[in-house]
Amino acid sequence: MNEKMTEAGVDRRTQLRERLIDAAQEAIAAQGLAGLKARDLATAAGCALGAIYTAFDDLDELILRVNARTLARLEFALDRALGDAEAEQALQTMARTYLNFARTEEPSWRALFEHRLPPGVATPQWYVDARNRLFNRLDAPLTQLLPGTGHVARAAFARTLFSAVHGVVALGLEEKIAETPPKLLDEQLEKLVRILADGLMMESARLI
Amino acid sequence: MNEKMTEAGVDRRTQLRERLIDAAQEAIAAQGLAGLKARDLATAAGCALGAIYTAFDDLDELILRVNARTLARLEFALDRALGDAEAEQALQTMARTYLNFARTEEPSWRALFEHRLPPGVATPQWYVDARNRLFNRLDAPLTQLLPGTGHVARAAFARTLFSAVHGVVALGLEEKIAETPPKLLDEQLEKLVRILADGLMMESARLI
DNA sequence: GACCGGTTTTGAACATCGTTCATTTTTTGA
DNA sequence: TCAAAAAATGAACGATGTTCAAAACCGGTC
Repeated sequence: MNEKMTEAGVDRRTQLRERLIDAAQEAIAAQGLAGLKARDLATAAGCALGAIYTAFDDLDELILRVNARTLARLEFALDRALGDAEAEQALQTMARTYLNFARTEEPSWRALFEHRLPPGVATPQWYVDARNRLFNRLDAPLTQLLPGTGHVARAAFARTLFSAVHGVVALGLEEKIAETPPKLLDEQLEKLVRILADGLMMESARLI
Repeated sequence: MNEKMTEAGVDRRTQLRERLIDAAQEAIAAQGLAGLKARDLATAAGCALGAIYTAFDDLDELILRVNARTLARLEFALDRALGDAEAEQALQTMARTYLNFARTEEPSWRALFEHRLPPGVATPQWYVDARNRLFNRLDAPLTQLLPGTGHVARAAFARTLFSAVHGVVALGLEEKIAETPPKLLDEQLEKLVRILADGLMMESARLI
């Protein structure tokens, strides 16, 4: 990517970046990561093929940009659904909202986890931060369910809880020949969270 | 793929298939799905580029064959580690073995979940069966922990449990900039399974 | 053992992909 | 107004998976 730039050029470049991210977002939302083609992108954004590489290093960077937007939408959905419920209810709502988001935006959501950077290339910090913000959403309910534990331990387990729910959603939506019926998946996810909440209560009872 | 074949041809074809699967397995084990290249494969198996397509429809079919072998190794690892422990211990051992397998064979294991067939193409039945055999491993311990429940409900929840553990392992091994430290991942997985086992006990206590 | 029909194998050719870079076009500033 | 700097362009490059006309091979027959 070029470094120097005149003043007017900054605006034009920013606009081009915007249009490219928009077009990429549309492509990924419709057909997933595999549907993102450089030439289609240039056509959709109304620029030349080579112009993509004046705005971004490569398609990987563009994908990360789209993924960051998807994460932002997911955060928004979680916050809106949450209100200020009780601890287990909050966990149930978040799990349910996560499943819902994955269902309604499946290709975009899947792109969050399918995409791999080339080996040796580090994920940019701004993307890591955006990802971590997700786990923080779990901190409040966990504080209720595990009053004694410190901040670090809680953060670690928040990630674990998220991963467990993600695993159920990810494999549940995988449509190998016989997809899990939607209703069954709903029930299973609720059951998992209920059992986790129960187990967490026992865990904290043990400490007293 | 061709249909008819003389008697001697069957053998030669089978041998070619074997050599190709071996070569593909090696490539995937070393460099993951992205490291599987048709031309390298032909060289490694000592055949012409086109010969690959006389043995398999396309690379997708070949990948499924390799994945089936990986599943078989995973099953073997689980069975060997299991012995006949108590219910929670059995779950702990299986989770631990799964994490271990993912660690020692990460590219092959990752290929199991990364690979996607082209849209509209159904997964062959033999592969679906191989996958489902995995979940059955959880049936025995679950029977101990949830004595009252029927076979279908147990099978469904076995899949859910597996998915939860898989989620923790998969995201835990993802090495975005700061990978989860191995020891922390060990602890978190054990904690998750302990909490699940506790929660399951409460679940079954409620039914009495 | 020379010939022929059918099988099987071959790898050059094709279509498509991300990426580059010499060239052209546009913008800038004196 | 015009030369120098910046930006945009798209043909060309090097990979990729897949195909298919041609070559090589095989088994039976005279």
